[in-house]
Amino acid sequence: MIAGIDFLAPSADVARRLIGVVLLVDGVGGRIVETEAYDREDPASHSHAGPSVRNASMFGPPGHAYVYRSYGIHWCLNFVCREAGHGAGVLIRALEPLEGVAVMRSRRGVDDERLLCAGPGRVGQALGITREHDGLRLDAPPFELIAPPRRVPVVRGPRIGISKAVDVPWRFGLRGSRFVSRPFR
DNA sequence: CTTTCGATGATCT
DNA sequence: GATCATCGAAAGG
Repeated sequence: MIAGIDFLAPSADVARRLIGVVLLVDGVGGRIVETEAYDREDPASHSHAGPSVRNASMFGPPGHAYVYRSYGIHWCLNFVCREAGHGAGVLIRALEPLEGVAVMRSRRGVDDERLLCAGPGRVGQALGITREHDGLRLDAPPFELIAPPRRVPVVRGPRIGISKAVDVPWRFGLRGSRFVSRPFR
């Protein structure tokens, strides 16, 4: 259990429960307001075709990070779920900035707080995520996860930016948050 | 508000 | 050679 979440659970359960959790990397970050679940049996998942060099962390132990390079430009952060070897994870898609806002502004080169962490590539840039973070455990520095004090209202819908399994409703968000990458319907 | 397109590099066929 | 769990700028309504 990390921040009250059992990472052995199916990725959709973990994705839903991560909404409202505060994520910090070296003390910088905010509240998770948008996630997406991926699984081995899921054609849209990096793990679908089995283990490879890139997705090795996804087949590692749960409660660790899986970091990949997106479109040759961005670093995207995932949390590994299920038992080691299964190949499931949750993509962190957006945060509500809380800690180290000035640092995130400077890393992003953007003023608008709303655009600091609204999207997986932006989250990676704002938190300073790189290949170095791939495979690291989430319950030790530089990572810190803090459970929300109360239950939080969650909305769900289809995932973004994929071409397979486009109707699977495995995108989760904090209801009413203005910090999501795109509105929920 | 919407759509389109280029950047950029690892991965896979 | 094609595809990509993206972003930002540009152009059009």
